[in-house]
Amino acid sequence: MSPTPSSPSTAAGTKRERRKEARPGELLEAALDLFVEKGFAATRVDEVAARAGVSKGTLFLYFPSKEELFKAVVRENIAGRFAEWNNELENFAGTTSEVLRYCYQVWWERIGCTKASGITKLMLSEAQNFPEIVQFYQQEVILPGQALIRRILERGVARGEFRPMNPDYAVYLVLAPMIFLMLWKHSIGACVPDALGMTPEQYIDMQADNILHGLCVRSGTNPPAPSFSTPV
Amino acid sequence: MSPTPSSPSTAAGTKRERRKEARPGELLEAALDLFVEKGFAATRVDEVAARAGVSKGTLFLYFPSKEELFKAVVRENIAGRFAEWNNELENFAGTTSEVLRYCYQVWWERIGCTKASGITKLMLSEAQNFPEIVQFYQQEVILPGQALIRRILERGVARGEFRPMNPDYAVYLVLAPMIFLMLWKHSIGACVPDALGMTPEQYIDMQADNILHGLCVRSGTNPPAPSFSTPV
Amino acid sequence: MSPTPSSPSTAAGTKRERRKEARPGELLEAALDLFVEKGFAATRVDEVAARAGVSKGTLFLYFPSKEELFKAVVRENIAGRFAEWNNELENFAGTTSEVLRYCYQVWWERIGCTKASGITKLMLSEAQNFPEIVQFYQQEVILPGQALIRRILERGVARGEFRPMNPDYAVYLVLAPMIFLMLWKHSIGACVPDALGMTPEQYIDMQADNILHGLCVRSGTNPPAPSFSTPV
Amino acid sequence: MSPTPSSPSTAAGTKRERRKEARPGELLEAALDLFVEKGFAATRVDEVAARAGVSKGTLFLYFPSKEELFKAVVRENIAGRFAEWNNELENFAGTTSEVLRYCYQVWWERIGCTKASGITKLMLSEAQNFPEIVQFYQQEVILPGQALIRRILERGVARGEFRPMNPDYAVYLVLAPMIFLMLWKHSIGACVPDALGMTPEQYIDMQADNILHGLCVRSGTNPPAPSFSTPV
DNA sequence: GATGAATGAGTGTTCATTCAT
DNA sequence: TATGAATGAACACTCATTCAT
Repeated sequence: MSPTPSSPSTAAGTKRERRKEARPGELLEAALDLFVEKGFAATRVDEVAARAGVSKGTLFLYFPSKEELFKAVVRENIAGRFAEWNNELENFAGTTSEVLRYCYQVWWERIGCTKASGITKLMLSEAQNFPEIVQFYQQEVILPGQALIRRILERGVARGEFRPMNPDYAVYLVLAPMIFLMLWKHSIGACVPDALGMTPEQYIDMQADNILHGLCVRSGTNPPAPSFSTPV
Repeated sequence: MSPTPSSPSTAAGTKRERRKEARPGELLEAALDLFVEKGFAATRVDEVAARAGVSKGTLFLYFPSKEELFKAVVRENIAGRFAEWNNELENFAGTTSEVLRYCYQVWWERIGCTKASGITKLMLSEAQNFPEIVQFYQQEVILPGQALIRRILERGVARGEFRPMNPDYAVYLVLAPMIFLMLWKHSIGACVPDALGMTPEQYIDMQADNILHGLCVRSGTNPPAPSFSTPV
Repeated sequence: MSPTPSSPSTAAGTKRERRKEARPGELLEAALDLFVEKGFAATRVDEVAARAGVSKGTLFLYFPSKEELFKAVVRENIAGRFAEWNNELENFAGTTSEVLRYCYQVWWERIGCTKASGITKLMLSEAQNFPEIVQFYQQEVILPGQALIRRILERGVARGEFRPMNPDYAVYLVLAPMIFLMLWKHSIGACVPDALGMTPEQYIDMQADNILHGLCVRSGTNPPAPSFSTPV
Repeated sequence: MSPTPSSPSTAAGTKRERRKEARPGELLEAALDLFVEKGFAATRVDEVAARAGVSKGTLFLYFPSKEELFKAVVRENIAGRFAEWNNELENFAGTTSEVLRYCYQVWWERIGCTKASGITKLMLSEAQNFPEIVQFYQQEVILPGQALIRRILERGVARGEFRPMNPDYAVYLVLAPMIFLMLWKHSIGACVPDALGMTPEQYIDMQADNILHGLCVRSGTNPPAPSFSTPV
């Protein structure tokens, strides 16, 4: 006569079970928030647990140490987008300048202006203390990211839009301004709000203009020399 | 009839006095090492004192707090050098392109490739947790640094070498690659030595080429389009 | 078929729970002992914790700072009792002289001759160094204490037993001898046991006699002039 | 041909010598100030030395420890006045009530309202930590002080002005209000300036009135019943 | 599985005391 | 005699981690 227990596989189980299964995810989300906000050292596990609505002891049930929690956050939040992205850019029709600009734009919308940018900052910041994580990050994030950019550059060269270049080098022309912006946003920018002096979009446009001006062969279809005049 | 004792006031004094005068410098050096190596929060004042060969109490004799110690390190290694640099660059004879390249070179020699670059990384990494330090850094390092670059850009525009531009914006074209390099070096680069794929000098040349290509008006005296070919 | 485990929610719970509920009390008692014995500044929180049988960390689990621990001690032992005392004295039937004598007696039994009297001594001793605590003490102990005495005096005046007076002033006629006795006990008296030359009860009687002799209107029902003869 | 050194016994020596001889005194004065102001524990020997215009090391040349410095301050500042005082009061012409009031007045002028009152507060406060000093204080200050008061009371009884009494007890009727006032002034009064609610003079008058009212036999020459009305 | 009370090593900072000069 | 640089043992307070329930 007891009510048929809803099968956990069909209706996601009771509240308790659902919560149980959701625990690690809730903890990772809370940890992401706090690690991004305060950095690794300054984040307290009590606070992570509290924000996830569990006790401190429960956190240690799922993650054997603060360090492992941190690694799990990195794993959870960084890789996985590249497949989709690669696809998108591979199929993009248009000049390679447009591809590059689109790439910047997409990056800003999906990473740069979101919490996820904090992970990059956090990785760079706490790298020294967790060398093993850096290895992982290098394999799963940095190399795929560089490959993605490199493919764009090679496309430009192949189509005669960009000058011949060593794409392994030129990748950093594209990368550096993005990394810089994320870092600025999560450090100086968080303390001195208008320290940058312009909007992120203006910053990105300016950097893209300059990079493309350096990369492109001169022709009617290519962008004119950037002017950097105040748009305001 | 004993030999005249060397007057303590004349010749560098006793051992104790000599050590005393050297103390702040030794502490600053030890502090720089450790701050760069471990970050601000993770550096223990005991360790700084130990590395300088003094007791913890002695450190507090010279610096009233860990924070002030850090500020002193920043002043010693970065902030205090702007006057000299400004002078140097102000008196530089040559095209503004040459000034900018010289600026990059000097920066790399005196900051970028030294331990001092770690301070920049550290500031960006731990900014959020120590807002007071950020204010200090903003005033004593960032603003002077931006002003220095801006003056170069304005020189270029005034002399008709650079296109008209908003120098407050364009400053970041110069800044971002430098910051990126320092960060890379002290994070990924510290764990995966050859992750960058080129020497810092190559990186700098490449970035300078590209920037100048975007900035300069076209003329016979200005640099040709960068090629980014592998110099091996 | 195992015996029903006693529900933890019903019967005083497990050892751990029982201990947990007792912790604050045990800490307060240990703190009272040590504060009285050594003063506020000289009391170490480690020692308080040790005497309560817990670790230093545990103390800070219950009291956020040494200062708050002290305040809790004051509340537990003095400030929290005024409500009851006020009630008791308000409902006292008898002449106001009797009320005052009863007040002295009650004070001596519940404060003066107990460890709690040490708190008063401690407050007066260390006041200057901890102004914030003085504010607290002024609000939670001194003002209520004065109000209590003042109400007695006003009762006496209203009932024609005491001469007209400014009760704000006269309060100190009652207060000063009590304060003096507590101080003496915890300073000179602690080092030279018989320095006072009489028992505390004799001291109190004598002071009460003298005060009432000054306060009362002359009548048959009021106390005769005090004689201060040695009762041996 | 060197100038005759002025004999130190005649003209107090050169500045250097005079200062040298004055050192301990200057240190004691500085120590008195600071001990009274902040208490024993909270007074820093650096500060004492600085206020005396010498280095910390010099202080330890004259006093082997902070504790010994404290003892020296007590020795220097407390005894010595009693001979003069005894004389003065012994030769006082007038009623014993007047003697007692004069005693209060003199005490307030020369001790109560001066820094010296801080020593009493300080002795009572830090007594527990220095039992040996309490012995000394008992012999050199407390007993003479009590004797002085007792002699006044005995004079009053002998002249038929005061009722018969046990003067060893009654001494505290006179003492307690004085001690209380000094303590209040240096503790609560220092933090909450108007906490007493009246001037010290009003307080003293009130206490004297009340004591004398209790002590005196009734007659035309004796004070009337105190009224304690607000004089303002 | 989940709790949260308990821990104790470790922080930055202070200060009486020492001692080479 | 006088200095003041140097010390190091404390101190209040924190927090990742454990474990009995």
